[in-house]
Amino acid sequence: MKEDAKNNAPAEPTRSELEILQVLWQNGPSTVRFVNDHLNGEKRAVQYTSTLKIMQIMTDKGMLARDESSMKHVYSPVLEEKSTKGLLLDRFLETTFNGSATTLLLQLLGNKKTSKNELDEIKALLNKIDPDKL
Amino acid sequence: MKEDAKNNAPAEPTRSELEILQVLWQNGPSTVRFVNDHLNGEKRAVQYTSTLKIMQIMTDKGMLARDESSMKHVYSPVLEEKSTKGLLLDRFLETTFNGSATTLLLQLLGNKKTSKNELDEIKALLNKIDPDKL
DNA sequence: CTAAAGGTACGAATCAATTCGTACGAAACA
DNA sequence: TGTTTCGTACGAATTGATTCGTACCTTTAG
Repeated sequence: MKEDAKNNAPAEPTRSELEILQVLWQNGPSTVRFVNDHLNGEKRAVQYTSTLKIMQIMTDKGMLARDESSMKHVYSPVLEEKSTKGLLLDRFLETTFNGSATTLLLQLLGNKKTSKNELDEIKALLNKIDPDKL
Repeated sequence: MKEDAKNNAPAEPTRSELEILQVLWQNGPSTVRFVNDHLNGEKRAVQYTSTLKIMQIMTDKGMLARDESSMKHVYSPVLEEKSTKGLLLDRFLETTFNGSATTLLLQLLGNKKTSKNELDEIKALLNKIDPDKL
């Protein structure tokens, strides 16, 4: 029962996997070389073969699709950015805030790390949205 | 450099650790027995010694404090619920939404799993808060 | 006093993620 | 044509979390 890639509910990407997914979402289907360079440039030092290995595993898991027609394989995410992040948010909401979006929001607003600009942005945004639905 | 419990920045609790912390935050300082019963009742089957072990490790990590004056040790969280969850939110925001609280909020609002009631609650909440600061 | 019940400590097995070396094939190029 | 560069595959070591059995001590009931 563990041999099948496209089995059940979508697996939750790990931190490393998420890093890779972000690159692919932002830049479209890419080679390992591209992803690895990007990670090294933007994030942290990592060996080429490490990135390769993780992307291969992600493919096994059904998380990435691989175009092998050329020697340089081209990888793309199977799931959309939105749905994946939605899943992650759901899980996080559940495990950390017991499913209460309100609590999360309060924490977000009270958080010093959230910049004032960000807060103002949120408030403005909410004010735009509110009238439509209330 | 790894022997010291109270070292650096607070460590991020794992899922299991978070489960335990939630029990302690909700119920105050507790014995392993209490926490374990609670987990088995509310969450999932887990052996007593497993819970014990994790709580011991958390103590080593400086995440829990232990009162050993009685035979039944009493554990309490070292960090407040608020600060811990704030940290977790920060990390999550960073790794998943590139630090953009706005993006997270949009995802939250667009999320089907977030109930209508919850949404209304949020909007009402925001409307209350907005005028004060804008 | 003795046995059962209930504690803690701790070592070991397992499991998943991660990291990276090594092997080896294809391609580019001098 | 050779050799160097770039690619994939794959095994193995490491690390951290988790799970749980076993040992052993303390308390309590009879």
